[in-house]
Amino acid sequence: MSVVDLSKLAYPENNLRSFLDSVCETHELDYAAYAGMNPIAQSVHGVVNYPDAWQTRYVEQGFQTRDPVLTTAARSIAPVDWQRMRGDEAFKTVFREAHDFGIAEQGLTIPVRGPFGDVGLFSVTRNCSDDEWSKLKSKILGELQNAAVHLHDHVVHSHELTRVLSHPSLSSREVEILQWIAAGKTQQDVADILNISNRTVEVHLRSGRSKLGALTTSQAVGRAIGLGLVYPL
Amino acid sequence: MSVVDLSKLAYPENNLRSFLDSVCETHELDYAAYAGMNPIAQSVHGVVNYPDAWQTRYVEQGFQTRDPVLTTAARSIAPVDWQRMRGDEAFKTVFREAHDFGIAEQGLTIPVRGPFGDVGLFSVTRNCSDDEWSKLKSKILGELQNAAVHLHDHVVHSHELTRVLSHPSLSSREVEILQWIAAGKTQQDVADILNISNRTVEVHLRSGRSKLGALTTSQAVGRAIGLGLVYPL
DNA sequence: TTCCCCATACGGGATTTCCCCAATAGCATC
DNA sequence: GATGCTATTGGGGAAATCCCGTATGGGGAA
Repeated sequence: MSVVDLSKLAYPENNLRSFLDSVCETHELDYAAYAGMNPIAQSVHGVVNYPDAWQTRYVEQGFQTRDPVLTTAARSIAPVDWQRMRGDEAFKTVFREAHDFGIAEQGLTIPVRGPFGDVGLFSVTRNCSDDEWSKLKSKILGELQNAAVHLHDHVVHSHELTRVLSHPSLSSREVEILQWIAAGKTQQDVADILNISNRTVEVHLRSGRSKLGALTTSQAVGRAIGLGLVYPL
Repeated sequence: MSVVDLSKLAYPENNLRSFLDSVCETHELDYAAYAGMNPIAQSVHGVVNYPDAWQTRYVEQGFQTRDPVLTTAARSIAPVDWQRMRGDEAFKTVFREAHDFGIAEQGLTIPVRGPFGDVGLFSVTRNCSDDEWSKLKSKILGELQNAAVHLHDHVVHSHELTRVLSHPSLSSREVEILQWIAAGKTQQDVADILNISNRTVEVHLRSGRSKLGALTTSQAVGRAIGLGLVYPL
């Protein structure tokens, strides 16, 4: 899982770091972070406005792969308030260190998902009492949701050109046949259904595997599902 | 794709229809609608507070399968303002009819996605000028985002018990081996990796297929991904 | 003790998939 | 016309998967 620091990329009109800064300023937050995950590309894209020293420490410790905040939020529909995780040992481990860098335990992470399995995790943090946090949160949660959605949308669409260039373009026949395979049909079944030869089915599957970068048809099914090209049935 | 009307199910503590009504009342909207899609179950769950006559007409015309608002929002990360779609012929077709039932063209649809491919589409509509709509929207969008997320979360978790009861329980070995298969390894590869015989790999795959109700291993991979048991790699 | 699930393994053989090669035809674009 | 993509089809054969049955042993619950 490679980590790509988005703040290092050139975005002439927009600067994600300053977006995070403005969210913090508007809502009186300490820090904000965005992590975008693309399960197919196995990459994590991130931009944060945390202290540099904490960023370095975080990556050194490999927290991005075992931060319970990220793993929990990645499985959640609704925002995850960090308070929920105070009993978690891994959370304690991360925040024992984070404290030394001035990062508070008071925060929340908002997951946003796109149609191709991509996930954006937008986190904000503020050093304050539980009472203050509760009040602040209910006041700004809607705006944070909004910010999270648009940030993730922006990141995904900023990569759209790259995605189009790297996004496999399966022909409609290839997709159709993969869908039948995902539904449990054999190649001969699919040939019968579509009134073509099973040799033709084989050709389309091979082409589809190649475009998806899959070694086996099972892997191709998985990747196509991850890309939203076909559905599990 | 079966259509399940959630307002007809018994929810003693919560009533989704009154949730929609309260959102409309709070934000001075005319109507609200929620449509949840579960690709595994191939079902659409919906609850609306539109006039009954329009609901009947909508289903009669089969609009749920070709409403451009739904199809566009299902592909979007960010909320979709219906203004964007006024040039679309299918949109015009739907709203030519909707007008007769008092449904305005001024509205938006918010997509929310869960970790298992589920999608919730939350729509609201208000009969007003473009100016008024623009003002109202920017004022309430955050709260609507919030409402959308929690509504979808609620629906998904209301079905959680059912899901647990029907959720296949794969052994850790079965999951592990399916993950390797999803990663493109052959059975022999997996046997080498795990230092077991390929006959054992075969046994676990067969068991896994049986539990997942899959006819082929490719289908099992797909279903396991859909259930969040393994990931596309 | 019995039962169930899990993990491990095998026999024998049928079926299916996949590899690598070949080909034609239609359509769109430059 | 040349090129690229799509859809269609086939030969020959190796590799892999799958079917249906068998077995042992460990651990946990009733």
